[in-house]
Amino acid sequence: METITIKDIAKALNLSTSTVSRALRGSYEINAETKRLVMEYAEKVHYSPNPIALSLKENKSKAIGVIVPEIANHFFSQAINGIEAIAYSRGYHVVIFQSHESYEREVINIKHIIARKVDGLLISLSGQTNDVSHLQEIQRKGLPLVLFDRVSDKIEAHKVTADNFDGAFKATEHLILSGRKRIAHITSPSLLSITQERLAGYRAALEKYQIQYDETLVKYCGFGMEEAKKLVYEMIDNQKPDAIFTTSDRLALDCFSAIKEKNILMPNDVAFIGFTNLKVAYLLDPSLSTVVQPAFEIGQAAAELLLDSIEKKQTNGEQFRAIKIPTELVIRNSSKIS
Amino acid sequence: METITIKDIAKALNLSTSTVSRALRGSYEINAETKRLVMEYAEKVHYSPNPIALSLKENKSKAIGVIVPEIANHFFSQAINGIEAIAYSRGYHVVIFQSHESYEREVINIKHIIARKVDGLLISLSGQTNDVSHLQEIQRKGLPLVLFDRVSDKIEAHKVTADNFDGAFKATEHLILSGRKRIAHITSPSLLSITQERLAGYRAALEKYQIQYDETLVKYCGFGMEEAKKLVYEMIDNQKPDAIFTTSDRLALDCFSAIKEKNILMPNDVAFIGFTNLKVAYLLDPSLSTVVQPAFEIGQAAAELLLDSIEKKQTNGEQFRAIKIPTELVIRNSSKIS
DNA sequence: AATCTTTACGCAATCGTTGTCGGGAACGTT
DNA sequence: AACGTTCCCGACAACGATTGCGTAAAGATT
Repeated sequence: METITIKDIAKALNLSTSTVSRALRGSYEINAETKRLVMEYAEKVHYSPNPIALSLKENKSKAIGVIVPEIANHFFSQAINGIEAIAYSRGYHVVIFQSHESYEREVINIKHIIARKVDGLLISLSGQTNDVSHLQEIQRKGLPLVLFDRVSDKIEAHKVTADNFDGAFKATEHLILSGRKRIAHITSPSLLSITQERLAGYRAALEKYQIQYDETLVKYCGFGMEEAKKLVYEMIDNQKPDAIFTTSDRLALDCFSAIKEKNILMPNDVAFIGFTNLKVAYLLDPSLSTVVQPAFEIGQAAAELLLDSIEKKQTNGEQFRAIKIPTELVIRNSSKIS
Repeated sequence: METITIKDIAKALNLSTSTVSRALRGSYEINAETKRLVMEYAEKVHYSPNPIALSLKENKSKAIGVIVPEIANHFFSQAINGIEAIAYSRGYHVVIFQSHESYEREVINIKHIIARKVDGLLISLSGQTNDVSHLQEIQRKGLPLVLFDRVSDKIEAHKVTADNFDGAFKATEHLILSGRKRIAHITSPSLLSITQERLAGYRAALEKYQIQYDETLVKYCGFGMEEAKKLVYEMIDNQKPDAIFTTSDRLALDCFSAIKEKNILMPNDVAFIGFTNLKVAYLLDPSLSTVVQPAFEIGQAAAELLLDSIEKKQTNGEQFRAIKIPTELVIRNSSKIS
């Protein structure tokens, strides 16, 4: 643990710590020769400043916190990648927390985040989160906050999302134009903003083509192991849809595999389209049509917004921004016109 | 930013900070009544200790650093998940860094890690890393270190890996027993430990069944975009393998898709088996045979080893452990007996 | 020669917390 | 009465770095 501090340099060079500090920062108050000496010595002994000491003094940590429901999820790991790219390029570190879709853990994470003195927070809400007072608490403390992907209407803050409405609209429209009439929508918990936005897009498309909205065709699905499968089975037996539009990587895969297990042919019996950004979608059998969300870009945009907000410090009169990143409809065999 | 400190409590209660500090930690030196007063007041004003101040004082941060090549990779995101599970349950935070398969970035990350005063480091080496002096530097500083998945022989440290030899052996044996003779092996850069171990397993299986090792059937593949595809094309045209065994999520998918593009039938023309833990393997067309690595468990084991090593502090006479987690062979259609 | 400026550096406080030392008060012991 | 204990608690220093303020020495000005 022989870390070199400014004090060691001072002692070695018979200077005071103030002088060393100023020399290292190139202060004009210090003699050029002294600066050279200090710099050289610091270089020689591999001095590197202690960020913790700085954090304590400045009350900031050059780190941002990120809370996501689950790391081991394509969308979030890619988003984190985007966040990380921006953060590191601007000299910040990223501390990652997972809520595991639990409201309680989200609240605990927030407490840790606050204690850790991060300079700002990026969060994508858990599937259970309804109350957002823990986030308001964050804001009350003056900590910059950006919500991404899963946002909430109940709080005023910067928000970055995919254009969920448009993505859902395009997917539904595509199914309708392929001649489908009974389009099921299997989606995430109703609390989530993404759920609501996508449902709205789905309904808007139905409306545009004057298809009656049938609420028995819409199912909300939690995060249980076999939940999706059960839903699909029931749905197919009872509502007899001719198309299924799902959301999220997890749901798309679970439903997709349930359909196959039931020996329903895609796209002939049922057209299928997901809302995912799985890289392997094109390799599935049949290849999976999907609305692609630019996860990496969402992460980048959110991180940029956060860092700007941290560095501007103009909390006064700051306008909250809502950035929507376009989604892309990729049509493959699972929804090809029959 | 109105964070409450121990000082505020002291002032409010007309005590000294030392007394408050001790009261909060329940020291026997403090009167029970005083303790109660302090505790209650602390509770009331939501006091929470400043970890940064503690870090400065104790020279430790209750955080561990993790360096992986890429977050947006199934294996690593699951491993991180395992790491995180252990770390948080033991009161540690996880700070994640990516090397993006670059040696230089790995070295820079290490510098940050050291500066950040993490209490320990978990690392999976980049595909370019040959020299490990940056890791030795870490050890020289007395910082606990655990390598996982991609390790190196050049350094003595705790290591946690999948049983790559056995996995490769089983996969190759399976192909041989299915009647394949010309088994190609497309693998990661030769520097990596996983590459060498898997190659050894592959060769051992060939040897067991007295199949001549043909080095033209073994190709090392970097991280370029089209690299894998080119390799597969050439391989099929020239070496005419009747089976292909690949490593890594990325390689498996790239090769798999290249084979499909070339209209080679799996498993009839070429049997295919990967070394991945893609959740979707069973949904591919054909469903993908694979050696599954327990990524989550590897992360857990590595984190446990690291935390033990941090907390025991018995750097003296500490034995370095090498943990191998078993792999599992999952046979699906891409390698079914023709 | 007396005064003012500039240059170049040191002292001490600060951030929040803990550990070392020390000491006053109350009590018991001879 | 003199001394030893025990119980509680406060002052102070320390962790590493920065910074406002003070100041000695040298040079410049009158």
